[in-house]
Amino acid sequence: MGKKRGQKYEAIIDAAVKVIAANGYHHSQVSKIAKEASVADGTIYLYFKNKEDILISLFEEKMGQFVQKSKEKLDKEVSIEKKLFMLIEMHLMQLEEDHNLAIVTQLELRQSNKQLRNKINEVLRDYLGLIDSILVDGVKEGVFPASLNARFARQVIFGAIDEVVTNWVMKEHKYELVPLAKPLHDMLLNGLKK
Amino acid sequence: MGKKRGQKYEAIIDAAVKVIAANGYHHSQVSKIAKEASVADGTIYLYFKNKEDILISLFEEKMGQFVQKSKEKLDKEVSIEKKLFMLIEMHLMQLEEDHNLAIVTQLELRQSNKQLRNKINEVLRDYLGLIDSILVDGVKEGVFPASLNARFARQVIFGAIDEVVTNWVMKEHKYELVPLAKPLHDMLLNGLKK
Amino acid sequence: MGKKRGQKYEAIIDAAVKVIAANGYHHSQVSKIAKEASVADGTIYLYFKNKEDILISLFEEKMGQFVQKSKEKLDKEVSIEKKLFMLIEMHLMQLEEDHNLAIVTQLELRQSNKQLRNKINEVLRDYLGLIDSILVDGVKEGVFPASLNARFARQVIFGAIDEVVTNWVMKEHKYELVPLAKPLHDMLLNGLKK
Amino acid sequence: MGKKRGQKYEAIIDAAVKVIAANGYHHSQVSKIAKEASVADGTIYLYFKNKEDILISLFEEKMGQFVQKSKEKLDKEVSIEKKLFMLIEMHLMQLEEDHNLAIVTQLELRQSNKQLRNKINEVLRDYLGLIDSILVDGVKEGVFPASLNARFARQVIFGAIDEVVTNWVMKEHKYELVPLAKPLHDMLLNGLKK
DNA sequence: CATGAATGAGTCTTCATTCAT
DNA sequence: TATGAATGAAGACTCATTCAT
Repeated sequence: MGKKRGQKYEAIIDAAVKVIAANGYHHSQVSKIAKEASVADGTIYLYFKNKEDILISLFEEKMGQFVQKSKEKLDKEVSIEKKLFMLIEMHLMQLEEDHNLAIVTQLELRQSNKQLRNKINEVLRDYLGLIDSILVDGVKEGVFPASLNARFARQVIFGAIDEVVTNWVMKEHKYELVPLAKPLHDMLLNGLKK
Repeated sequence: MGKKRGQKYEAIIDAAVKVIAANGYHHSQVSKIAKEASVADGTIYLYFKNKEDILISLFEEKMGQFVQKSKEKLDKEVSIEKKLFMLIEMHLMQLEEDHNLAIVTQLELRQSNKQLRNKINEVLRDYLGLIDSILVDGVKEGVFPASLNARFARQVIFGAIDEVVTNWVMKEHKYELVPLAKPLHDMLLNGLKK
Repeated sequence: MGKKRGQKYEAIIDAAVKVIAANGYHHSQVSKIAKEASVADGTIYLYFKNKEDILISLFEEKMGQFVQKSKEKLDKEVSIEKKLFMLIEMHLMQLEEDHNLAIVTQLELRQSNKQLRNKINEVLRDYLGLIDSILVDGVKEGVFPASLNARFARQVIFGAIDEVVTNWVMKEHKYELVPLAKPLHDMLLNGLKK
Repeated sequence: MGKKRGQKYEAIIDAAVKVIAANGYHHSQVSKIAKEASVADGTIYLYFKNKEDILISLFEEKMGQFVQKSKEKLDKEVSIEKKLFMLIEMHLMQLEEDHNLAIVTQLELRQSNKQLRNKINEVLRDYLGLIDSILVDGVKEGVFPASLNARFARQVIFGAIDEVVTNWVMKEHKYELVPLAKPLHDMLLNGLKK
């Protein structure tokens, strides 16, 4: 497996996002993904160990970009409050920009066995670390109380954002997502402060 | 289908929870559930339309009890703040009481197709309505600002609680869940109040 | 697996012999065997663990009968010489009676991996034991010299008979096999006696 | 196809023997043989028509040398008895010298379809002719009775030697093979004479 | 001559569901 | 109601072979 890189690799990942978003993971046969990517079935296996590996790689690839972009944005901000806002907005923005990806991350990717779920959590760790760092810095700077349990607060933040996105996906993207960044930020910041 | 009622009906539901928690959704064959319930494979189909129907019924049954118990508790409280606390605590308590059920609701039940997921959301609506009513009453009583978007706030609340429970399940119930009710309540109430 | 017994079990074994003899092991798809046996593909797996297990079971079943019949015949003889003749004749006779089985045992069954081959040798052990007992008795009775290495002699005997049968199969049963019992017996007995 | 000759041709044959002996025929993919031979997969097809052709060529090549060497040895002998002994000893010796080749000829090469088996028999014909000539000469010289059926006797001889070698391979070469030449010779010569 | 990325036909096995008893 | 033997559709994966470079 010459994994990672190569336009075929990218093509298969993109095809997978499209096919899985449209049909759901369990109705996304490897042959369907191959067809969408305009490669032979067997070619898939030159780039991925098995079907599950497509899913993992997809998540790694997309989540990597996701975290990268978020980081870049955050680095330009100094205020903790704005950093938190930026994080929320970027989260909503990036998923709103790619409806298919949103469907896959919010719905289809959860349809997985314990093993895959652990893999996903591993990948997710980077992003959660990003939230943590904001919280820790916030405590240092006195924006959040010293008593704040960062790990716990991070769960609340992530859970809230995630649920808002999931609802948006479930409602079939009927409304705009990014404008929800402000009320989300208000509520979370308020909840954390004092 | 003589659906609903009959001890075999209950036995199959309980067997399903046990088997799915132990083996994961995709390794929980109908025959395995039948064996655990001490009935023949075919008997399953006298009580359930198909395999998916077991899942839906399981969720209806357990969620029905869940909501019922929560309602009863909440009715005994008058203060909005305490109602919200009660809701959170009951949520955590009931899932902590039944580890298998927690695994099924937090992890395995999400491994489903769009159709089943819609069914689940239908069932969930009752519970979300419970949260809504607290929020609406809170606005009326002036505990929450009139500007509060109940639907949105409910997503934040549910998302936060849900994520906390999911984390607990993923960490294999290594710590106690109910004590997290207080910090959760503090944070959420704070976030809502303003 | 309710293995062993049941007319379906027998039907599948017999179908397998027929299909494998006609098409060769590697072109005998499970579905082809199922069709020949007039059962569904899945039914095969109620009686056999996997495709290879059909082959093993086939050999166990047929070889069991083969050895059983040979034993019964041998028990009726007292003279060592005649016992050896009976063994050879029965060997040739039983395979001549069932051309398909002969093809399978002489050709197709050898197309197997080390693991299966060991299984086959296990099954074969009974038959080789039969040869051994004749040789040991022969030494006791003074028909064969005390210096006779039974294990070695058995290999020579089995190898000779086996090769004669294989040649007959390769020549597509163009001539009669049983008449070869006498010259085979002459040669082997002569070779052993000294 | 520039078949026959070229060091790559030899390298591929030798790689095939090694790989097949180590992994068994069915786990010896063309790519594995190519790797072992340090050539590209496609290069195989410059020297061999297809995978099966590797096997046939392997057998032709090795068997050719085998027969050649045996012939040379036999030509130095005049006595029929010694010729038979030489043949047996050379057979055992050459296979004992190359364990991998022995595995391939005794076990893996039998895992083939009818077509390939016929090809192999064709190649084998030369060797069987060698045995025949000893028998025919033996009859002429009066060492064997005029009634001897050479074709039949050859099967017995070949079957006996072959089985002895196969047993040795199956027992994973735990004992020495060449010393069995004498008892084999004794037994076979005795059986033929009279 | 040599390469090796790409192809795609081919098949074993699982398991939800049925139905004769 | 209850049984469980039987069904058969469906799909991931392998690997011999090709061909553009």
